[in-house]
Amino acid sequence: MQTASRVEQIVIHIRALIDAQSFQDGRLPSEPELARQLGASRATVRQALAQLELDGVILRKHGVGTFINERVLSIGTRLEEVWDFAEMIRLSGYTAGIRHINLTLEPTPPEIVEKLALNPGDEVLTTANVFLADDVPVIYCVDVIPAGLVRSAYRDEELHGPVYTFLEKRCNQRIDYNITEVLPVVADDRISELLNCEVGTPLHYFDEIAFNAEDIPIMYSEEYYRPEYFSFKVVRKMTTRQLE
Amino acid sequence: MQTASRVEQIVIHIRALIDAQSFQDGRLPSEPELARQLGASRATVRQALAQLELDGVILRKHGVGTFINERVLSIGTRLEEVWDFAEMIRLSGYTAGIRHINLTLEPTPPEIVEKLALNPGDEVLTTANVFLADDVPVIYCVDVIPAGLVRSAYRDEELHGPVYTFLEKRCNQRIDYNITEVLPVVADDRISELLNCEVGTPLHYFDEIAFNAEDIPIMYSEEYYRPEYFSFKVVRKMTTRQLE
DNA sequence: TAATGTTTGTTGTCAGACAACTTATATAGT
DNA sequence: ACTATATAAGTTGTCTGACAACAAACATTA
Repeated sequence: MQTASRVEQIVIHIRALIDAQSFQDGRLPSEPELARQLGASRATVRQALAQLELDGVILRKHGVGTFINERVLSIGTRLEEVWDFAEMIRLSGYTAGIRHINLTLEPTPPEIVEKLALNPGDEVLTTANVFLADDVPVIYCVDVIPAGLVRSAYRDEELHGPVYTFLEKRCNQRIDYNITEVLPVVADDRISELLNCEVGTPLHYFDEIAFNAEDIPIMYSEEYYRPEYFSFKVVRKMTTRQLE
Repeated sequence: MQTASRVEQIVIHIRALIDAQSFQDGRLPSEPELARQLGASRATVRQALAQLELDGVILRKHGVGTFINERVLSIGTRLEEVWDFAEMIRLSGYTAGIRHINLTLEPTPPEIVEKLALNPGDEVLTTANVFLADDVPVIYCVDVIPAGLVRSAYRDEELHGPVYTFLEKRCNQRIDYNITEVLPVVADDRISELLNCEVGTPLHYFDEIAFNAEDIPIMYSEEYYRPEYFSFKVVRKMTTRQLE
C-alpha cells in the first residue's frame, strides 16, 4: 500500500487531536512544541499546519499563536470531503443501507466516450445503486468504469454498492482526485420512482469524473441526492487575489 | 491595506506565471531554481507549491518534478473561487449588468438573528439586486449587513450592486472566508418573475454567511442562479484519511 | 495616571545540508 | 549483441538551526 508522506501523517494526526478535543482552550501548542511532541521537524509541522489552515480548520496569527475554528469544524458534510455515501448517511444521523438496481457491460455510450477518454467501441461496466437512510432511498448513483481497467476476475456482487474497493482490488486503481459539477434538477418519472419522491421535487445532481495519480480518468459517476437529508456546505477562503 | 505574506505573494506570482503559460512543457522549474528566480528561500517556495498542489493546480512527484494540471486549470468557474458576480458573468462569456431591486433598514428578521449573531432589535441593511448577462437576469442576490457595522455616512446608491466595496469603505470590514450551503430549489412565483423564468425551473440556491478575520459574521446572503448560465465545479482531492 | 520602553513568546522567513526517489547512462556479465 | 546490474545526475522530501517580524504583557518613566 502507498505510504503517506510525513506531512500527510502529521495532518491526519493533528486533525485527529483536534477532533478528539485535545486542546481545550481552542489553541494549539506552539510549533516547536508540536514538533517535539510529534517527533518531526518544525518545517514539516508548519507544512501540515498550512494545509489545515487552508482547509479552514485552524487560524494562525503571526506573533500570537494557532487557534481552532470550531465553526468550520462543526460543519457536518463538507462538499470537498464527501467520499463515502454510507459514512455520510451515518454522519447525518441515519442507518445506511444499499439496494442494487442494475449492472451492465456494454459499449461506451457516445456521451461518455469523451469524459473517460475512451475509444468508441471500448466497453464499460455500469452499476446503478440506491442508498438508503433508515430504509428511505436518498441517493441514486450510477458509476461507469472502463472495462479495460479490470485486471482480475470478480463477482457481480462486488459491484452491488460502493465501487472504491472494486477499483482498488480488481483494477489496481486508486482515485487521486475528482472534478464534480453541481447542478440543480427536478425529479422526472424515473428518478421520482427510484427515490420515492414526487415528480418536480428539486434534487442535487452531481456529474463527476474521477482521476488516478497519473491523471487518467478511471470512473464517471452521476448522482442524485434528496436535499432534505443532506446539507452540503463549502468553505471559501478569500485568497487575496487582486490586491496591490 | 493588509500586506500579503511572502508565501501568498509567491502563490499569486506562480499562479500568474502558470496562467500566462510561461511553462511550455507543462513542467515547473526545480524548487531551487524557482527560489532563485523569485528571490525567496526554498522553504517559502515549497509552502506556496504545497498550497497550489492542494488547489489541484499542480502535481508534485518525489524525485521527478512539479507538473501543471491543465485539466483543473481549464475549469471555468470553481465553486471555491466564486467571489465577484460580474467577473463570473464575464468569464462565462457575457456582458455583465446590474438591476437594483430593493433596499431597506429594518429590525433583524428572527430567522437571521442567529446567523449573524445579533440581538433581537438590532437593525440590518438589506439590499436586493439582480445581475444580468447580456441583459438577461441570471442571478438574484439578497445581502444582509448588520447596521451596527456602518462606520461612516454613505449614499444609497453604494448598495445598488456588489457590497464588498461598501463593506470595506463604510464598515472597515474585510471578508476572510464564508460558509455556503448549496441547495437545489425550483422557482416560485416571485423568483420566476425576477429571473424571467417559468415557475418550477430548477435553480441553484446558495445560503451564505461571511466572516471577517476575527471570525465575526459580517454578512448574510441568499443567492439564486440560473444554472444554464454557469457551471459550478468542485475539485475534491482524496486526502488519504483512513489508510493503515 | 498616562505614555513609553522592555521583555517574552509566538509565527514567518531564511540558509544549508542530507535523505529518498526517479530516470537516464554507463558498466559488466553472459 | 543483449541483458542485467551498477553508477550518476537531478528532483522533491525532511531535518537542523538561526534570525526577523510581530503581538501582548510587563516594567519603567514622566
